[in-house]
Amino acid sequence: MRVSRVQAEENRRTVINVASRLFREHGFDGIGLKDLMEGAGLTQGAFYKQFASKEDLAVQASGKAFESATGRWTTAVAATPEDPLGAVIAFYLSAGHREERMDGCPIVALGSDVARQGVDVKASFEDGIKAHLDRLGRLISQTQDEESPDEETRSKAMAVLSTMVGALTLSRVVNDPDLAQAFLDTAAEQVRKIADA
Amino acid sequence: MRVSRVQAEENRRTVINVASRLFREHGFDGIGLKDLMEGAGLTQGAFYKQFASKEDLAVQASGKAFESATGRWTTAVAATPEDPLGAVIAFYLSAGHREERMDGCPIVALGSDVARQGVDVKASFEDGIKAHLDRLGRLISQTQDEESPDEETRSKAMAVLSTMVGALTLSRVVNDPDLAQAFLDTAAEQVRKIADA
DNA sequence: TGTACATCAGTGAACGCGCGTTCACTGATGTAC
DNA sequence: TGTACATCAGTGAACGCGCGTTCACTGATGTAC
Repeated sequence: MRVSRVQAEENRRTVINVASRLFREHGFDGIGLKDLMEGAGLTQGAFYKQFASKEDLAVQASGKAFESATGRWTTAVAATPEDPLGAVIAFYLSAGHREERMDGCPIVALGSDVARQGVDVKASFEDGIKAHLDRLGRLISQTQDEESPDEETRSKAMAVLSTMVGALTLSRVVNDPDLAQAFLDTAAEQVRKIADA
Repeated sequence: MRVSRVQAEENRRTVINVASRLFREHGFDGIGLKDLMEGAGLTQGAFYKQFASKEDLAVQASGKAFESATGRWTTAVAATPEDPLGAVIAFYLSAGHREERMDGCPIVALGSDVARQGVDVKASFEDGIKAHLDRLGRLISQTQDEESPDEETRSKAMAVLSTMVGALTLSRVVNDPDLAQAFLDTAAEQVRKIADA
């Protein structure tokens, strides 16, 4: 039956939210539209009233995943204003983040998949990554202003993001918990060195 | 019809080789047993005479992918013996490696997938990663001997691997070629700094 | 060395299943007057 | 404000398809004598 426009829009947002979590948990190919829709309290048939295709949802869900990630960075930074970069390091390179694929960094959760996706999904990731680089740059240079940082700061931000993404990936693909932790600890140290250089 | 034991063993190796390439190209879930077996010149039905399951093949193919990677490192190092680490940087953090997912680093090609796999696939990856860390440690400390490196060298190797894996991943999930190249270039510079520290 | 037979790698079809997508239908919502 | 009707979000079943896995069969290989 028909549903109010407000309700329909809320349903749409719920589907995107659920998908942004289940895609990270199971991969784009690892979860079907039936389970995705049921996770949002709807039936499979309603899907194509809201989205053009599964890939369309992947695009929206990717954007939403980065948006959520930004929220978590903000929370972490707000909790430790005297050492904002340390706060980001502490939550990104933590055992907790290693375990929670569903709510964690979309680059690590879906990176290998996205490399095989089309231009639209990559555009979603590119936007999210650029936003993260800007934010990291501001943390590294310790400024609040919105103007674009200098080239050195931008390079540091790219090196920091690469190190964190690689270390979290490596910590997730090994069984040995000590090795996994060592990747996180080494990366934390490395990131501090980059920021202080 | 039956085939000689030598032929059967060669067929088995061919399937593993083909799988190690096609899994990296399409992901574990992105390629079916039919295409995998046809890629090896066999039919689907023969699969279960050689492997217990698709996951079993994933384990073998992962091991083989790391073996191939080790071969490529050896080739690169042999070609530039005066700067072995530079040789590894030049081929790992190159636009060519960014484009060739099928023959490239299995950590970047399959990392997100492996995080969701079982203990056996992760064990294959862990073995390959440990071997790469040993090799990187030897390149960083400029020694030939096989004895285990000191803790500082091991930390440097982990930082270098994290940076390279993260940078290649990031360079593959964005559309903008300049941004992709910047991740690779920044990582190359960063890796040299780590090794020289 | 030669023969009889057991073994088993490979074939090709079938199994049940879940996938992404389509569609006729429902009935509350939104609109026109 | 009240009524008649068009709209369309959601339902549930169906579509064709490819998946991983199983199986009866084939016939060259390997073994026993």
